Amino acid sequence: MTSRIPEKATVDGLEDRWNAAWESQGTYRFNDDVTREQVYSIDTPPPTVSGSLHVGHVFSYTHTDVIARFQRMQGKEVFYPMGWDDNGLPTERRVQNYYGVRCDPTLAYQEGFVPPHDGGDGKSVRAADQQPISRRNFIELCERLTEEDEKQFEALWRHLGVSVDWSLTYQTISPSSQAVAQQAFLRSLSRGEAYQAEAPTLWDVTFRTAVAQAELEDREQPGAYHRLAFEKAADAEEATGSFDSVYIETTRPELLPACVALVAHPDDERYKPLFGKHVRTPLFDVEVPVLAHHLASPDKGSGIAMICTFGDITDVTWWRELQLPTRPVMGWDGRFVSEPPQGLETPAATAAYAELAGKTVFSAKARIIEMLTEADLIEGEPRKISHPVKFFEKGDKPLEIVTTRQWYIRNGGRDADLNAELVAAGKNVDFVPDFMRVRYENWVKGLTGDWLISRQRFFGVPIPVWYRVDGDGNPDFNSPLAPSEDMLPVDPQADVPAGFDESQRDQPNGFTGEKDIMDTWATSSLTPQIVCGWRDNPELFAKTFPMDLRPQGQDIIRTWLFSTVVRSHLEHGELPWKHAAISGWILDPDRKKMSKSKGNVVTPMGLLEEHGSDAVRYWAASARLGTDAAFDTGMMKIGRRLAMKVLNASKFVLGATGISTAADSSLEAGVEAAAHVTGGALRGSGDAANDAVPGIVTEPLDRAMLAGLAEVVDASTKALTAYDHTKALEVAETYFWTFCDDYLELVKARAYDGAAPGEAIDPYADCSREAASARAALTIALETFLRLFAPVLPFATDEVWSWWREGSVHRAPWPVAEPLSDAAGATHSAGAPDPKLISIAGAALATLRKIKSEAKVSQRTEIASVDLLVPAAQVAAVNAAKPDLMAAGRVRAMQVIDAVTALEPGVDGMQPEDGSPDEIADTTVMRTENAELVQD
RNA sequence: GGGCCCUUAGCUCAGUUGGUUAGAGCACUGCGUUUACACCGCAGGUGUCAUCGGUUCGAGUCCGGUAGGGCCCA
Repeated sequence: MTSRIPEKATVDGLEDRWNAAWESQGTYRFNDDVTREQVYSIDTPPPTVSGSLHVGHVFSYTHTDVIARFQRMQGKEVFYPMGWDDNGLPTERRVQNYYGVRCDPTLAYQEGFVPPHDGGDGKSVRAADQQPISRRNFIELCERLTEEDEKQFEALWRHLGVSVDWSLTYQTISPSSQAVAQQAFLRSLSRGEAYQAEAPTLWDVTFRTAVAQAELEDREQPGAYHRLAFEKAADAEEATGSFDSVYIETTRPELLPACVALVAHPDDERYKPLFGKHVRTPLFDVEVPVLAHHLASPDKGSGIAMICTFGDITDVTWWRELQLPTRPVMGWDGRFVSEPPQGLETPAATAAYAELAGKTVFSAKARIIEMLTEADLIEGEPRKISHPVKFFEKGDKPLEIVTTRQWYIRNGGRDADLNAELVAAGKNVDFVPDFMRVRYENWVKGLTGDWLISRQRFFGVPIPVWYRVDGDGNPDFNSPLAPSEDMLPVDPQADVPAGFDESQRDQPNGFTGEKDIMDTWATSSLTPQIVCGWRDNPELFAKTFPMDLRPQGQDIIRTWLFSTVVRSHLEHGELPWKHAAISGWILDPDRKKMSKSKGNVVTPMGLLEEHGSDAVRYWAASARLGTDAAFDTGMMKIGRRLAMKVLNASKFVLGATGISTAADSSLEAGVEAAAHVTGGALRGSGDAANDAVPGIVTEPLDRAMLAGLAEVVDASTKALTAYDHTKALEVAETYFWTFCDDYLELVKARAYDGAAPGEAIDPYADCSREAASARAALTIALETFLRLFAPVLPFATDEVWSWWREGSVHRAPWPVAEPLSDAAGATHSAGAPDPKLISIAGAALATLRKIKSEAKVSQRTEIASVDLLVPAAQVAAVNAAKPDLMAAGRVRAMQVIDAVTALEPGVDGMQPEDGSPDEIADTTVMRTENAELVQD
């Protein structure tokens, strides 16, 4: 018969074994046969599968998993799904590179299409070399690749030991998610929260799509001020009495043909006489007004700026507030449109514009500088500067602004009442840590417009509307045709609105489908509705929504967190969850944020395989929520050592108590032996010391250890309840090392009860009362420690649990203090147990060890006799542990002496050799005198 | 420019409502293979709490200024 408890313990290989066991036993399966009060539901971030995983994911998902495991052990039925965010630009980009294709919606579907590349070498395929394919072919490739990516991701999460219910997995692009996103959109449409508008829109010319405010970032870019001369019109000459040109300085001279006005600050004396008068644009000879506006900065450039259609968002503000005309020049592809804007009338102007038409911003700028220089309309050399420029966070060209029809959802950006409601909603979210709320409030209060949700892309949830086409072939955007909710999901490009048939598509008096899709966030803002079954499972929804926890990174408070609050507020009038746990960043050893672009990322799977999942989890769990953490393999080594210690200490406890002897033959025998050793506690139920027969733990040291453990359980529980997993781990870990280094050593000999080395102990054989006390205490403590460590070290703890306890530790109840206090004999006739006895005995043991350490001999060396000088207040405690101390220190004879009394001459039997008094002795610290080691 | 967080031992970090002589782990040094563990054990040294000022009987902790680092928003 093979032994069930390994001869030599190892943490290697536990991941595969236990993941298989948890899967087959359904350990983390959500049981919906419960009430809302019994459920703890988690709104897990769906990672972008086409992105790469990094240690930051491992870090933050571990935080969530620790909470999930704690709540599960607290008796909650944990609703913990995982999702994949697969729609959107990142997937499209990856598909383009991976397969060497790009989407051209004008092409027809090709049956059995084989892409030109498969996987490739990971390098980008140049846009020009990408094969154009139909929208449907493109989406099929997106789906094929995300399916592959999802497998990789799932393998990693499983290896890490994330306790999600894998039967609840969802994709943001799946038909059911699309239906939820479309239904929420349609309801917002009917309530007037979703609307479309023709408006200046931030536009990424690479991806040819609109982007939202939340997706912007400022990047510092080199630029140059060019000083251009505007000739005065007659009214301006008259007003100033001067024929001198007006000079403006601009970083975007190429937008000169789009100029509609000049603007200066109302208080700027230099330009006051010009306000309301006119100037003429150089080259294009368009008469434009000079206006005043407070946003014009007197110290920027020459203090007067040109307003264009549209150079930046300030131009949009000026255009709106000063009610200016438009002169659009920028095409959706980032090139100048072929026709000059209105107002350019002279032959010279149209000829000048023809030089720019079709050019990119970059070459148009170069050309117009040449033309201005030739015409002597530019003064001096360009003045180089560095300035912030708006980019799409995923883009690599500066954003342009074009006027397009787009869909919006109200988010408080243009409505003070809604804004106030959303700020108030944020106050009711329990942010962990609390200061993260400020990020939310800053963002909400700083919104400048509604949420732009339409994207001119392909792989995403279609905006589910059609438009009537009039007799002239023009779509009527004012009254969109919506599907009924039971038709969802729909694809307006493939499906037909009620009352029409396919032959009427894009025909006069027919209909046309909306081509745009929704932004990714418009779907992922609905993850609570998706996972909780809002659309199709009202019973589940009632049991899981509002959810308990939203874990996420601080970088997406403005996007994911806020947009989820918006959707839930609009649809349900309540918060989507109670708590928001915000994880910090991972910093590399140079204190820089780890990111792919900096090339300092570490492959997570490699990390898990090298150190072990429990070890990596330990590192992650050692960092508090909201606090940045250093990437620290040293911490992983400590975690690995802790996991090893759990295995080895368990082996000792089970061996010394004799439970191993029984457990080696069968689990049932082990469980029964544990029940016997603990005097009836620890039957099969996993109920700690619940049924402990009072009185079996009799020795002061054992009682003190359990009393201390009860305090640790309280502290750990309190910390985890407050989402402070770091504190919980720390108190358990610290006490566990004391348990191993001091308590185990002190009771070792007593627990063995004279058994010979290597002898299998019979748990049922008669033993001394002192041994029985130690064995019961050891067993109860071990079982408690395993449960305390289970959330952080799920693999090592379940491994040990399986040796001698039934079921999984992850379904065992979280320990509580009371049974431990009872087992410690809180009402014992000898008085309440004193947890301090453990640290006092530990200090005494260290004092004895020090004798041998300083003598440079083995700790096994016997001490023939020694005087132990102890602070008065600790004498009783040391005496209580004296037999254990003598055994652990291998002391044959020991006198315990009050350290103060010892100062009196003669008491310790020795006079100081130099005749000086003993006043240097510190009576608050233990020390030894007259130690005699046994030679050999 | 506005906001948030951080600065404690060589490193990574604790330090609760202000209260003894500011702690832990790692690293380092020395010793040791003991019926759990060499992926080990034992023993040992380690500080201008960034800085300046204020409140207080008392400040790592509270208040203000300064410097440095990180992040978010303009």
